[in-house]
Amino acid sequence: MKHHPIVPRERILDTALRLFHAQGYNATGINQIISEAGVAKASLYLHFKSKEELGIEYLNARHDLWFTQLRLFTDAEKKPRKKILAAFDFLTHINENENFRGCSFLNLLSEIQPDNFVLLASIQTHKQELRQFFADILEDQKNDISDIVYMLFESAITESQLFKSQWPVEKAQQAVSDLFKLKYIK
Amino acid sequence: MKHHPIVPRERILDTALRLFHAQGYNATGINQIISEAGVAKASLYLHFKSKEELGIEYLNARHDLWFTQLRLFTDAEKKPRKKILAAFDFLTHINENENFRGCSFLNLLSEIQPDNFVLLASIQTHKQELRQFFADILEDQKNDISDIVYMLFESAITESQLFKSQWPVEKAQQAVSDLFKLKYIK
DNA sequence: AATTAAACATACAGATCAGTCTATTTACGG
DNA sequence: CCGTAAATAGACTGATCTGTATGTTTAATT
Repeated sequence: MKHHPIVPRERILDTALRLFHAQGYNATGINQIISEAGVAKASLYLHFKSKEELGIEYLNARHDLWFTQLRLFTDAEKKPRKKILAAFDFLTHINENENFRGCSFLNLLSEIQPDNFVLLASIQTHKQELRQFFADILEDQKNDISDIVYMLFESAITESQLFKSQWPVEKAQQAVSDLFKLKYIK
Repeated sequence: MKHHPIVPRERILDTALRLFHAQGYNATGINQIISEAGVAKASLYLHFKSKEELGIEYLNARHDLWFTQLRLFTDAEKKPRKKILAAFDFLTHINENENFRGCSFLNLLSEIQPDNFVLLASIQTHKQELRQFFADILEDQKNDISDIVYMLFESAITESQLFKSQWPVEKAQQAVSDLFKLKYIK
């Protein structure tokens, strides 16, 4: 268990990333994290002052990872229409890779208490950025179809998680495609 | 604390309904439920064999309550178009009444483990019924716009919970309204 | 080689969790 | 009025939780 390739802090964060997403935040204990990360408990509290701080760092890391992967799909396209449709292909991809576990942020939203403004703000910021991502691609000024795209996109994630199936992604993607035809979006 | 108006079993279920929805399933302990229900612990385990069984009954009760309230809005309308739009008014209503706590079923979905097929099935059945509810109103045979409505409806609930705002309901309702105009749905 | 800090193992505290058990009291139907 | 079942209070088990404290070992730098 000695001579790990990466430093303890990253091992903790990587493990937390995996476990929080796979099992949920409350269902994942500190002891399981340090055990699977191969790290002492004191080391965890050396790098993170509490479980909640680890939760915040988890969201930050997940945010970066998620958007990086998303852009791998969308940057490959030039036309706005194709960029958006590629975003839905990305959903199909993570559903396969992560066994329909849905959105880390929305999952955590369901677990936090109404008075936890810190984590709520972090979740809201992530989703606001996604909203803006669609708005930027579609250069939304007059029409507000980017929020429709956003909402269908969000629904595709959640409903895939619920039904453990890709059909919501396909339906949403098709609906967006139809909408673009209608609005003459290239 | 004696001479309660309703029997212990209902007091437990009512309290669980309120607390599970407000705080989440895992965050709500048995002790809090019996305390607020004014019931002995042995009484709880007399009527429910475990917390999970209480969880199942919670979903059942919530299902009935939710659809009953929904139909209060939709049954008041005759035209399919107006029925659907009234369903979104219902969302605005529960957002106000329940402080943007979102959907009980999707919230629980985020908390359960992937191997919990019992609770997953219960959640899926509820949502399948909602899907069918829209399909029946729109008499979906050829076109499949009812699933688009369903997905926008779902998104409206979740995004309202996330942003603690009614804007997602309004946007989704407007989008559905536009879609109906386009497809000549009365 | 000595210093320093990071990482280690592990025990412990204090709280809370679901669930069981014992024993007593209440309420109701025959 | 008596017997039965429901409901009560509350102690208790054993597990788990987050977080702290103690002391040792490792590793890198000067």
